[in-house]
Amino acid sequence: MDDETAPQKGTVTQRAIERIKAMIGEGRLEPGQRLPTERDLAAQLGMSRSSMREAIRALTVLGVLEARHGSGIYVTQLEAGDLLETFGVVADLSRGPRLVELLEIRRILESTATALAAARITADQLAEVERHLAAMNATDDPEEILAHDLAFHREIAVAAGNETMAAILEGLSSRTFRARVWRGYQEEGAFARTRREHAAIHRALAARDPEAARTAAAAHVGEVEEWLRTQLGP
Amino acid sequence: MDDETAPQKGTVTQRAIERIKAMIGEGRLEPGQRLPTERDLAAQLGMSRSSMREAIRALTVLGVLEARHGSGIYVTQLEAGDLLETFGVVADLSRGPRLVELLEIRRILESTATALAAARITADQLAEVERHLAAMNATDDPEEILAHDLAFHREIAVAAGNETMAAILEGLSSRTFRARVWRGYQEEGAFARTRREHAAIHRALAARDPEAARTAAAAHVGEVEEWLRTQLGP
DNA sequence: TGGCGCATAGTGGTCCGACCACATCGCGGA
DNA sequence: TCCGCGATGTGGTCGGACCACTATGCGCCA
Repeated sequence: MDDETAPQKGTVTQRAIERIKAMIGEGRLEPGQRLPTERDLAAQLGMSRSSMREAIRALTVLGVLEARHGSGIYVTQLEAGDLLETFGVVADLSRGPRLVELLEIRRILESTATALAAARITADQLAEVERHLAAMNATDDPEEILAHDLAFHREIAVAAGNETMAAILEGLSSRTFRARVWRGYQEEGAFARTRREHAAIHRALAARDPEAARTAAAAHVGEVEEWLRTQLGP
Repeated sequence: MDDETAPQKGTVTQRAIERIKAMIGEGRLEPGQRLPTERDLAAQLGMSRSSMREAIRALTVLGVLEARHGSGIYVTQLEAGDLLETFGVVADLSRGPRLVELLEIRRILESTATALAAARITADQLAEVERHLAAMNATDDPEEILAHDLAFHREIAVAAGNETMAAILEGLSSRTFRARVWRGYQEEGAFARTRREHAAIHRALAARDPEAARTAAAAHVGEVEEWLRTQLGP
């Protein structure tokens, strides 16, 4: 009573992916809910366990499902972070001109997010931002700097109140992406400039000045963007 | 001579995914290139064909690989459109407050893209925009209107010169997403307003006025955003 | 001689059955 | 009462078989 309308479109696995996505879209599967076993699911949709496993794997990498060995398959919370994890793949596999495009997008979103954060950030969140700022200036270990740099911007994005935007920015700042771009940038002695820019962003946040925050954030990303552009240009 | 560093981390399939991604990242696999057969790949990485197939399926849905039945497996062109196709999944599975967040992101990106387009659009591209605008106003079929609406904005995004941004906006305007949101919006007699807003956007493009274009686009998306916000609010 | 069509080999797609690794729960003993 | 260990069920892996489709090239026909 469930598969009679077999449209035969595409591969069996592809159909299974669509079916499961549809079940979630229609609300028949709630976030966090456990699915039937692979064997049962395969039987219900009239296909082999192998094909069903491929479908499940596909939805797993998309951040829609989560498979726990020995326990079962569960729908994720379907939050922005879950679904946009794959965004990092784009950043990782991009190069050349597309890296500049990604930085351009980050500049647009980051400047807006920082402006919003200036208007909405709480005292606690601001304290957290300051903590990462201080930690960043207190060490010379590039790895640690990078980690706090990431956390610094993530805290701001969260304070902007748009989790989806924060997740996208997170993807645009994936470790491998930043490592690839930042390495060359920082080697040119840009540490001092980066610290100055971070300080300017923090100042604007503390002053609750959205326009200053927007400008500072745009300049911060724009610096790297311009540097990368010249690297690729001639 | 190729798998001795087996770190045993995670599942076999997961390792295969990382390996293939790494091969592409390191340039050992070029866009458009054909991969070895599933059987060979599995043998090279010392795993079963089943596990390798899951890895390939995963990379296929991510838009990194493309499998052609009877022919072979190929690396995609790795262009923004290929990799960001999965962005539509986010839009499809989101609901409630996250829909507003997505529209907010679209407003930010779309307004910037429209402003850039105003400065860069060519005569041919502008003519194409006008064609879709006219077609949109010449019919009452909601499906056709939606199609030309999509094409209208896509043409503008392309004219902005950032393919990655165009691909993201494409995902944020996926058919099912717009159908879900637009339906209710248009039922409230918003057709006239939408036409007015589209006309304003076109006017700003024709006048090569980036600021007017930014404002018009932001207002256009913002209208829907506000409507959706009130729908969810009380 | 030239082109067409079919046989064939090779590829991804699907299915099956078996076994392994891990998580969970319940029963029995201390 | 509580702890521990084994039974059970789950996802993870494997190997092989067969199907569906493509591409290639050979041989036949015009």
